[in-house]
Amino acid sequence: MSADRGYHHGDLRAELIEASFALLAESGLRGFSVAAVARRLRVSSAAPYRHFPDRAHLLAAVSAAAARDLRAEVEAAAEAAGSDPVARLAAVAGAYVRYVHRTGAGVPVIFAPELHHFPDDARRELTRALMTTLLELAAATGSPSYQEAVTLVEATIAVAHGYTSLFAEGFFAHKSHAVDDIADRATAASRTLLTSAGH
Amino acid sequence: MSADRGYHHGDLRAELIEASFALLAESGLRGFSVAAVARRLRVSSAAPYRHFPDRAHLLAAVSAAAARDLRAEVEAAAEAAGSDPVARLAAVAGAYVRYVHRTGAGVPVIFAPELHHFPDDARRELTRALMTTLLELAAATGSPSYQEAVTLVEATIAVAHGYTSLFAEGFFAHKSHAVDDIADRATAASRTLLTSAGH
DNA sequence: GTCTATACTCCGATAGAC
DNA sequence: GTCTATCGGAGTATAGAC
Repeated sequence: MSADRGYHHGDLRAELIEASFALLAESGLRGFSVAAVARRLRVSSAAPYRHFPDRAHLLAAVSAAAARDLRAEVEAAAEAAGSDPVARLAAVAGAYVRYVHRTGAGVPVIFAPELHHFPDDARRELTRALMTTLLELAAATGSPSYQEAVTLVEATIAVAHGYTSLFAEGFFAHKSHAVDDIADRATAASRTLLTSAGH
Repeated sequence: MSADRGYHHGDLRAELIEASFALLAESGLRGFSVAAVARRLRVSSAAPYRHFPDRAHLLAAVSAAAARDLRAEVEAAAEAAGSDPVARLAAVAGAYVRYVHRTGAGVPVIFAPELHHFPDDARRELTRALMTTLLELAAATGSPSYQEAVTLVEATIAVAHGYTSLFAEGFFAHKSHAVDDIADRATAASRTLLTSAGH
């Protein structure tokens, strides 16, 4: 990159997305605002609107990046879990807990209702790819039907999201648990559910 | 009660708490505001401040009422589940899903971090009673230690909260599931986890 | 492409009339 | 005990200078 041109950034658009993740990780969706993201980057509150027409478009870009990155981490966790299909799907729960703790971008961001009817083909494709990856991991456990694979994915994400959400809420605070403890508990719970499902 | 005195209410304080639940059920903590509660009751935005000094005190009153009511519903669900200790604790998950769907007041409200250092003895006592009830149901499954009972309660609430939260988020929208379906799935998942815990 | 300045809305909270 | 009116703060978004 070339030298400084006053206060200007090299790629404010990318930095806005990055700073959005940092803000979400610290304050959750509740604390997210375009103004706060701008403040964090030391740019004016108007600057983001040169790159995103409104708040929803910025959130959509964050959602797309999160779907892409979470899918990559889920696949890596499944690889690291070995060849047992149940262990591979259960590893998704641990990956979810760690990813959301680090980035603040879980289901409520990636599949935010306010983005459901949002015409963004790139994002749609990335969220679809994430779901496809999850469904393939579920199908590999021996689910006889598509509907059953969906149910297994929902159970896995529900457990992971439950632990993540309570952790972020401070519900486990007394013993000052670390993320990795929570991720392991989510993984173990998920494995138990999947094992008893008969696969 | 006597006849109308202009626009006045018989018991605005109680109605504010009731309306807060309705608002939380519809819009979540995200959409909760003192102004919105006042609007819902057709009173001025200043009226609530005659009964609660600030927003936190209103939320604390909601938290206390929710802890009291959820505890009652949890106990009723455990009774209805019969005498098997695992079934009784698993029934907590279903009761949680139904209660939070109806009232919007789950862990994020009852144990809201912003109320953690709040000097309200009545509320403290009610949240403590709720936790005691849950721990007793967990201990009855044969947990040898207090710490293990805590872990079982956390697992049960995590599963219930995960399903509830994803349901509220619209994650299950495709098949337009009913609350009772989700409550049953949370109960079944909880029972599986508790069964495999060896009790 | 970023700035300053501004308009609008919503919320929390207070003052003072009735 | 509720009202009207108002202030201050934060957020979304736009206009216009540079």
